[in-house]
Amino acid sequence: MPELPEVETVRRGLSELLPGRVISAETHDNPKSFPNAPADVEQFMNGATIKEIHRRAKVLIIELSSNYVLIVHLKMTGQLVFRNGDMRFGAGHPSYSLVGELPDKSTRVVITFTDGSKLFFNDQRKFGWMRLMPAVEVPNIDFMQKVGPEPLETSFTWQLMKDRLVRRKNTSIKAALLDQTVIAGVGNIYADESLWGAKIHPATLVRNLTDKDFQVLHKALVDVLKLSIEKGGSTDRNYVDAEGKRGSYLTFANVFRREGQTCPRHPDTKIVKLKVAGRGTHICPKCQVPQKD
DNA sequence: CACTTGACCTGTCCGC
DNA sequence: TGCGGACAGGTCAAGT
Repeated sequence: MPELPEVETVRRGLSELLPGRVISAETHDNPKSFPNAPADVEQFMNGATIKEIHRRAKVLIIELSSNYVLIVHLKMTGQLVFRNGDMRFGAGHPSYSLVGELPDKSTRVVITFTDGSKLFFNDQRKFGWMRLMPAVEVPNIDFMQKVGPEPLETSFTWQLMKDRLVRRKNTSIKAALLDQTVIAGVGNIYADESLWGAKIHPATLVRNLTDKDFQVLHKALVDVLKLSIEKGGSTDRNYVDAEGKRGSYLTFANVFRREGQTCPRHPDTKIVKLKVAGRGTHICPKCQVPQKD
């Protein structure tokens, strides 16, 4: 579920909460969620102080004073939630999607700090993971070697975006946007929203896009990512920030999960849901007309 | 090599 | 209510 804006929101939240805290213990319910050996946890994690929290694409990197890092990928349903003291949540409060008490049945990993506060890694579908590794090895892992540029860096110009996308010139623009080796951090929500913003049909082959299309798409993508971060990310089902709160971006979404509702640009036209690149895809049939190849 | 599809998991929603 | 099937925002491996 979480894409760049959601992961960035979590990163910012954790950056306010974790640095300076000292890890005292780690437990997990499933080796897939946390594959490291207990001996490594004991040696490089327990007793370590949390330093800075970084993000690359949809991956969080939690720096430890031991020169190891915790790398976290939330995949579809992961959450990283910090609690200090009271492990309960305000039941019924509209800004919280978590209710009850942590840990709950989706809790995969619990990291306890010496002051009694805890970081919970919850992941209903068990696709996500958290793992410990030496900081110096991070740049060498396959993912870091292959991942594309960060779309919110100032160096991410429309020309750079075009250069990256045309690496996949014979596929649909939607599939190319979702490819993390092309551009970092874009997922289904922001692919659909940016294509609507740029008035490009998601099945359009990359090779048929014009420079004008790339320019408009670049602006639409950057704008939608920035807006979502400003709104604390989206929230549909599982995503919550570091304090367990929902984001509000989907309130501002133009097409995503809005099938049957009217297009903001065409009050007489309804948003349609189709399948492109194997994914649920939302378009306005009037704004986004299929291109002939 | 470029590209597409199915698998990984659990939970929810929808139609019967 | 209950049951089967489709589907869910991400990524790999395996297939064409």
